[in-house]
Amino acid sequence: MKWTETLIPTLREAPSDAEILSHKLLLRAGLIRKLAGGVYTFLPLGLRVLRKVEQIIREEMDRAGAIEVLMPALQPREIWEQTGRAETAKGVLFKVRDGADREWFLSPTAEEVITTLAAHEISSYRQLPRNFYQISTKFRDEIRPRFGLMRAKEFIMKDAYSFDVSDAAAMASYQKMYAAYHRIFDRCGLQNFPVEADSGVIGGSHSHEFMVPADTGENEVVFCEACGYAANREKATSGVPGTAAREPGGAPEQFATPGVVTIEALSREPYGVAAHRQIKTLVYLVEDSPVLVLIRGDDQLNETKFSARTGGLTFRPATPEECVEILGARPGSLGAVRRVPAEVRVLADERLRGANDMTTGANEDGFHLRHVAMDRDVRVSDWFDLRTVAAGEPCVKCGQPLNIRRAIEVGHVFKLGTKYSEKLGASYLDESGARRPCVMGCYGIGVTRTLQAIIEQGNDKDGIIWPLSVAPYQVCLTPLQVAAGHPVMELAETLYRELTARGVEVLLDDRDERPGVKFKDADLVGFPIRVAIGEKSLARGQVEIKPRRGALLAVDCAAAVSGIMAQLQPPG
RNA sequence: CGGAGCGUAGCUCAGCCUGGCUAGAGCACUUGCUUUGGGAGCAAGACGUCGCAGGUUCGAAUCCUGUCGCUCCGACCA
Repeated sequence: MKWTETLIPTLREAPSDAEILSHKLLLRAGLIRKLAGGVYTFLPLGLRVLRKVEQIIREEMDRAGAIEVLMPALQPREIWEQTGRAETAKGVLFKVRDGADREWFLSPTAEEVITTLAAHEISSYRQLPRNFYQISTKFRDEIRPRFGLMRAKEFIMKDAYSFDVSDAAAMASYQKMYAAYHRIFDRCGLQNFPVEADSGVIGGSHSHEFMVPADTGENEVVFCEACGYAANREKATSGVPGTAAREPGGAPEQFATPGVVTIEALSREPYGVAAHRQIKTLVYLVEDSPVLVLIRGDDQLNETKFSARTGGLTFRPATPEECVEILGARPGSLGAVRRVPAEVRVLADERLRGANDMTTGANEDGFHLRHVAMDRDVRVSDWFDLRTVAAGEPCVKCGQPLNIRRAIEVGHVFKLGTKYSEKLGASYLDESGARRPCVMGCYGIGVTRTLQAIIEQGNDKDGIIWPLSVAPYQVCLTPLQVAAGHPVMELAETLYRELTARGVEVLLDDRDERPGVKFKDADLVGFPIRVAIGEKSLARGQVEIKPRRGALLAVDCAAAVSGIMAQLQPPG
């Protein structure tokens, strides 16, 4: 391809609405353009990279035995009603109506569609296992799209769905996808690692996210360098010690704490109650029912864990007025020792188990209670792990200190069980003729997000640095004279023909621009190899091969093609 | 949806506070000349409903109200 015959609108400056580096580079290198918030056009170069990432995914999915299909983006409302997700997923669903006023959803994912297909087409254990995948445009009405392709309203996702005869067989399918994901991200040149993850609204028992470390990532990952434990912070646990028991201090005793409404204030003189000897009492409304959450004063509630445990579709912290209504006091003086209505559920964090001589609110503004023993004085409905792990806590597996870092989630694998197959009738007859629900798994890769993650991880001050495997073109030929018939241009055209004939993807920068402009643009776009052909080097009978990441190499014209081909070999 | 900020040329921005002549700069674009190994120079030119709609005023890019869009923080995130 010749530069002047395609569209590569590079920008010297980044548009002001781009915040993070990879988003700026996507725009500056002419890969994408924004149509509206969270909605982008892929320009020729961006599309080429996208196709390469897709192809890697396709090859690895095929290798793992998955079969490609293409499902509709337009999905009838009814199947979503059947699984109950018309309600639970309504926050992200784009809804459209046809001329007959029938409601349709634009596909944010396709469990309902594929399970409906399986219900029709799979009837025997002989047809299992099966794993169907597609690469297609997905729509999610993200509340706040951001960071370019990272979180968009319309994006490209690879989604796969496995159907198995049993839990054990489903686990094997899961492992296959897990391994395939590793290969996919490795081939994309990404540092990546799987972490234990929360299953969220989609449900299921077991899930891992594939993370790419990046400071701009939206996820926090807890990991242990010693043993390899890694989990999303929403899910992570640690080996923090429980709360030490003390000599019983007698019955709960109320004392005045005027104006004290924070853990921190109570820890100061004249009270001097250490944060870890306090019980923090939070009031939430889960689908309008009040729930108390007890957590140690020095811990933070993990709302994802809380939500997973309550199983409610919606929850929110109670307002101060609602706290008064429920417990008779305002936040800052709340506790679970007295005046707790019998119908209110009380969840306590495991770390409080057996704790005594604790201090907590008295449910009377301006008063606290001391000498509180969890076992004796608090009616706990359920004990759960509800706290948020902090850096430096001992690893739950090996005891070494945990670290926390930010990362981009590029893939997510779930073991789904029979949640969808039961609701949509995807079942099979086993050897004994008994009807059983298929055991499912689902597996997603954010293709467009992966593309941006590659940029986020591969760049320097001059621009993008593409791995060979996904570069829009492997080689950029940069003749410094472009007049037809000029020896420089003639050599460039010869190299272009010879490299193309060898299957190399070459972009010929035939723009009549000054050398500096061409070099800057080649660096910005990030071609793995740039070949400069100018009068000066040609006078010595040479061309210059410049790997994007590496030193310039002058080679004889006759050896140019073989020199370039050598650079294209994978290292090692 | 809560909080904050921003909408002026294709892009980056100035002008706004304190209303006033023909609305500006750099880059990009067109033409010509010069230049030609890391974002050239000179000259000429084209490009604007100052987001939109109301209002105040003799007069609004500037002040007020509403509205739409964009960005950031939060909530959300299969």
